[in-house]
Amino acid sequence: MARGVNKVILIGNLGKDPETRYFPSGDAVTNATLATTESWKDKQSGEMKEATEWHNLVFPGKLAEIAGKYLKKGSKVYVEGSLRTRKWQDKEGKDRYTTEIRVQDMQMLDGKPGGGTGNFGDDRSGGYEQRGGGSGGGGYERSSGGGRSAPAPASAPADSGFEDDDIPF
Amino acid sequence: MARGVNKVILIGNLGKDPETRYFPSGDAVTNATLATTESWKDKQSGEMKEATEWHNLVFPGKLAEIAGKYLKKGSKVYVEGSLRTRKWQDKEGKDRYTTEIRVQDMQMLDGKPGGGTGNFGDDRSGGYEQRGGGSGGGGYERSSGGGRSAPAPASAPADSGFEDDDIPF
Amino acid sequence: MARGVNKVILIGNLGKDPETRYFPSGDAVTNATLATTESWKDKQSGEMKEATEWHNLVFPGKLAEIAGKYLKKGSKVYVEGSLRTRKWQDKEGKDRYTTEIRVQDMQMLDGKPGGGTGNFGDDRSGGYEQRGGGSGGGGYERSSGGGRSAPAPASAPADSGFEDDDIPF
Amino acid sequence: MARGVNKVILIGNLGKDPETRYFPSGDAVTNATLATTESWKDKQSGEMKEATEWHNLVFPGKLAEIAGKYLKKGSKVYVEGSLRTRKWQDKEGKDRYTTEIRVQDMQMLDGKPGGGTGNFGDDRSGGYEQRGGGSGGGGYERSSGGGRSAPAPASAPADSGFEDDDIPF
DNA sequence: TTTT
DNA sequence: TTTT
Repeated sequence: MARGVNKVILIGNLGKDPETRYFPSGDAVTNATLATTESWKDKQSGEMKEATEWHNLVFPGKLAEIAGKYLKKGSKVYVEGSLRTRKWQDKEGKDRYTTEIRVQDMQMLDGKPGGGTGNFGDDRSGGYEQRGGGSGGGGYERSSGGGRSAPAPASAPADSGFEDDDIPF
Repeated sequence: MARGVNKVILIGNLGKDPETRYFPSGDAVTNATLATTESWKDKQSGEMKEATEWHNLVFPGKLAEIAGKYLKKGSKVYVEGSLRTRKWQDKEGKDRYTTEIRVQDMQMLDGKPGGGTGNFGDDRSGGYEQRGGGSGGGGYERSSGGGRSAPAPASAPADSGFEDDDIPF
Repeated sequence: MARGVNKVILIGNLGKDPETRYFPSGDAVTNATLATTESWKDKQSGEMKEATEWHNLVFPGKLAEIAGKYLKKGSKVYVEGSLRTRKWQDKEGKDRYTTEIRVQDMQMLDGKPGGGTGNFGDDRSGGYEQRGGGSGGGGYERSSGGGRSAPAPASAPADSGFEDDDIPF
Repeated sequence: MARGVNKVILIGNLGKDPETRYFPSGDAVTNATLATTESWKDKQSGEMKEATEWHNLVFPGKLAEIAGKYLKKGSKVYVEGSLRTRKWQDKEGKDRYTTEIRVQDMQMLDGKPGGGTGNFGDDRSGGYEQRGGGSGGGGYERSSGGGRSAPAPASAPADSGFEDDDIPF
C-alpha cells in the first residue's frame, strides 16, 4: 500500500554505460544516469537557451540485469519509477542526500542495435483474466529463448511474475 | 511485454455506485464511471464554459473487490490504468466500440468516511530488497483479512499476488 | 480550470500517415492512429499472446501542423494528452461515441529521418523566470520559420504562444 | 522545445506551511515539502514496514501565489512537474545538490476548508476550438470574481497568460 | 556524461 | 515535517 502517489516518467539518453553491482544475496542493482534536455528562447535576449538535467536511475532486481545487458552510453530510453532520496555520509561524515529514480518500468527506444523496443517492467497494461504474471514475462522468453545473446530483448515485469522462475532476469 | 506505453491517469468523482460482477471462475470485475470536469473562458463571449468528461473504469481482479466495497457515488479517486477499446455488437448486430480504462492502481482521495486514502494497486514505488510483495499486497491482506467490514482499507496489487506471501520482491 | 485530472501518456507507432484538415478559420487539426502492443504468456496454454490497441489521436492547433508535417506511417512517437469522448451520429442517425486522445505534447522518437527528437507541445519542464511563454515557442518558430522543408523540427507549445492570439484555443 | 520527457506526478500531504518569497522583479516562488508514504510487509519478519519520502516542491510564478495562499500544513495535493537538481554551496563552500520538483500543475484534494479542488496549472486537457487561452485562467476568474478573499480557488495556468495581468494570482 |  |  501507499498513501500518496510517487511517480516519475522520463525519456532521455544515458550519459554512460550502466553499472551493475551484485549483492551477496545475488540480487543485482544497476545504476545509470539519464539526460533530459530542454531549450527555450530567452525572453530578454531572444536567443536560444538550453539546459540539461541529469537523473540518477536505479534499476532494481530483474530490471538491473536487463538494463546492464541492453543499455549503454547514449541509449534512448523511457523509464517510469518513483523518487527516493537516499541519505549518505561524505568523507567528513556529514550527511548528504541524493535523489534517485527507482525504475519500475523501462522501454528501450533505440531503433536497432540488437536493440528492440521492449517494455521491461511491471507493465500490466494488459489482461487480467488469463495472464501468467504481468504482461511482461512472456515477451522476453520469446525473444531470448534459445540462450543466444538475445539480439532483440523484449520485456519483463519489474518484480511480478509468481511462476516466472524460468525468466532469465 | 509491451511495445509501447499505454498509460492513463485520472482524478475525478464517480458518477454512481460501482457495479461488481463475478465470473464463474470467481474472478470479479467492477465497473464505474468517473467524471473529470474542465472549465474555460470562452474566447468570444468571455463567459465561463464547462465540460465534463465521463470515463468508463474497469477494475479487474482484486481491485474489483476493493472498488466495489469502498467506492460509491461521488467518491473522489485517483486511478492509473491503460486504455482498451472493446468491440461489441448492438441489438442490430452492428459493431460498436467502447473505450475503457483498465485500472491498475487506485487511490481513494476522500477524507474520512470509514475511508482512508490507501493506494490500491500494483504500486511498487517502493523498495525491492526486503519487501513482501509489492507495496500493495500486505496492506490489502491486512485490511481485508478477517472478513470484517474493514473500515480502513489499505491497498492491493492490481492483479498480482494471490499467493504472494512468499514473493521476494 | 479543471476539476480533476485527465491525462494520457502513450508511446507507439502510427498506423498510417496523419491526415490534416483545415477549418475555415485557418486552424488545423490532424488525426492519426497510434498502436500500442502488449504481449503476455497465456496462463493456461503457456503460449505467447499479443494484443494491439489502437488510439485515435487528435492534434490541435500548432501541433496539427507539426504532426502533419513530420509524422508518417510507422513513426514512433510519445504523446501526452487527455481523453475526450466525442458524440456523433451514424447514417441511421443513431448516437455513436468515439474516444480520442487530445494531444497536448508530443515527442518524436525516431532516430533520424530529417527527424530530430523534439518535444512538440506545451512542455514547460523548464524555467519560469525568463521564458517567453512555455519552453516551446522558440523551437517551433525556428523550425517552421521560413517555410522551408524544415529538416530538423524542434518544438512548439500546444497552445501557448504569446503572440498566438490568432489561435482559437 | 525539449529533447526528452521529464515528468513527475505526486499526491501527498504538505509537511508544513508553504513559504513564499518575492523576487525584486515581483515574481513569486513558493516552496513546500510534500510527503508520500508507502508501506509493505517485510519479507523476513512479515511485519508491516513504512517509509515516507519527502519531496521539495517549487511553485513558480502564478502557482507560487496560489500555493502560498491556499495550501497549508497537511494539505493533500496533486502536483505535476519536472525534476531539477539545483547546485549550491554549503558553508564550507563545497558543492551540494538538491533535487526539486518544479510544479507545473497542481490540484487541491482536500475536501472543504475554504478549499475547493481546482486544478491550478497549465492544464490544457480541454478544448481547442473556442477557448480563451489555456483551460486555466477562466475558472479562477469565476470563482474569485467579486474580489473577496476567494474562499474557493479554481485554477490558473502555470506560466501562461502574460496578458493575464488581471488575474489575481 | 547523453542526445539533437 | 504530512497523512492514515
